Amino acid sequence: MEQAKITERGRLTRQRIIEATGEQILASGIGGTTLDTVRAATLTSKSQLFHYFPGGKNELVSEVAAWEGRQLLDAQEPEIHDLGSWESWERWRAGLVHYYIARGRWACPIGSLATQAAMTDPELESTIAASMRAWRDMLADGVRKLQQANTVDATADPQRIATVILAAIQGGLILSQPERSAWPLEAALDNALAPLHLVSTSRTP
Amino acid sequence: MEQAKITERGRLTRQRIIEATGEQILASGIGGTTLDTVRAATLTSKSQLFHYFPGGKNELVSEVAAWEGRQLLDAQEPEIHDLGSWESWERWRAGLVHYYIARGRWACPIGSLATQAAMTDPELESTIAASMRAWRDMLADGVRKLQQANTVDATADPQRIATVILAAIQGGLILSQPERSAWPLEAALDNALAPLHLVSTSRTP
DNA sequence: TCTTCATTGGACTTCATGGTCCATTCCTAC
DNA sequence: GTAGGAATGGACCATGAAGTCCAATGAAGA
Repeated sequence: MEQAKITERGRLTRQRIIEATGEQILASGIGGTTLDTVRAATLTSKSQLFHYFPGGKNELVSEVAAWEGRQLLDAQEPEIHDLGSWESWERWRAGLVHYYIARGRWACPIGSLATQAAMTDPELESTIAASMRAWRDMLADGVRKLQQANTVDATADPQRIATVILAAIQGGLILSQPERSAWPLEAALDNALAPLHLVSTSRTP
Repeated sequence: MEQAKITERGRLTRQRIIEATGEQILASGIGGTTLDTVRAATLTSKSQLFHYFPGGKNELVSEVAAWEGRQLLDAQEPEIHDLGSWESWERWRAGLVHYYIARGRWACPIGSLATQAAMTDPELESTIAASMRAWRDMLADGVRKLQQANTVDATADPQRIATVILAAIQGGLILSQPERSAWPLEAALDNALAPLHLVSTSRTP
């Protein structure tokens, strides 16, 4: 892709637009986010939006999705790259829950986009699917480490377990929304992680 | 509420509109469903839409949500009212998965609406939350039956287990979408149901 | 048959929103 | 300091979708 000339100042403006759009999408959905509200929130003008995102709203939303995907994985560092022990998994779990709580809204930037965009925009759908796959693969790697450490049944399918964990996160968030509380998320997540510490003697009460 | 005069013919038209709208929402989301496409699909006119749903699109979508909620529970009959044995849970599970497969799309009419409408329409949100709660309560009742039959740990919280199961369904459906397969749903669901048959000697391979 | 009201048809209005265009300002390199 | 291109401002346009209105039709009872 031929990169158009862009200065540092422009890069900052562009990033500001992406982040503000991400906020609004998380709060009001794609449909509830208009270029005008983004413009207002970022103190920019219509021409800037199309200057930095020639493809219009679609391109903007795609960039948001990609950025949110990176953000989400970054928020799980460094544990996401470890997961070689049950303690690491526990730290990872705590950090992830904290991340969602800190956002204030019970919605996953990726999962919520996934349901909204699945039918609308096929390109966006594949972007999101890629993020999901990357995430799942990292979790599966962690499961494999536990298997090699012999603390988890070696015959279990790591991809399957990783998928179950992701499903628990996404579903848990959906149910956390009306409750205005993290407990459904935590309950679902803990249940999904159960197969990973069968050897543990005690469960936290 | 004062019911306006309505004939059988009108009732049928009204129902036709609700069902067609439900289809379109499931396929394209609320935003992707317009009164014009509904009108075309149902061979009706604009005035009919507002005749039967004076509140406009909002009212129509609300009615769809309520109807889909009833449909979803009906589809789980009669098992949803039993769940007094593990075999009944297995039948329930099979029926539910079959229901989603039969719909062709990997989306829960309730869950998908929940994420779309959570921020948009507070009234709709509460309608959906009510459906979710009803569903969860029925599952919790089933868990209690197993506890009374002494096949499940009596100290476990039925509401919590029910919530975990619902989360698995919702999250599993999200992950089933890109896979175009039911296996993530089934994996998540099986894992969520695991606590209900710990006494079983063998797991299905 | 005639009256009445539910039902239906469809043109028209209004408005939000994505997108275009051009002028102006701001940097930076020369 | 000045020329050129990036960055910005904001008016303007096109379109699609929600919602309104009134006239026409159909059916069922008096």
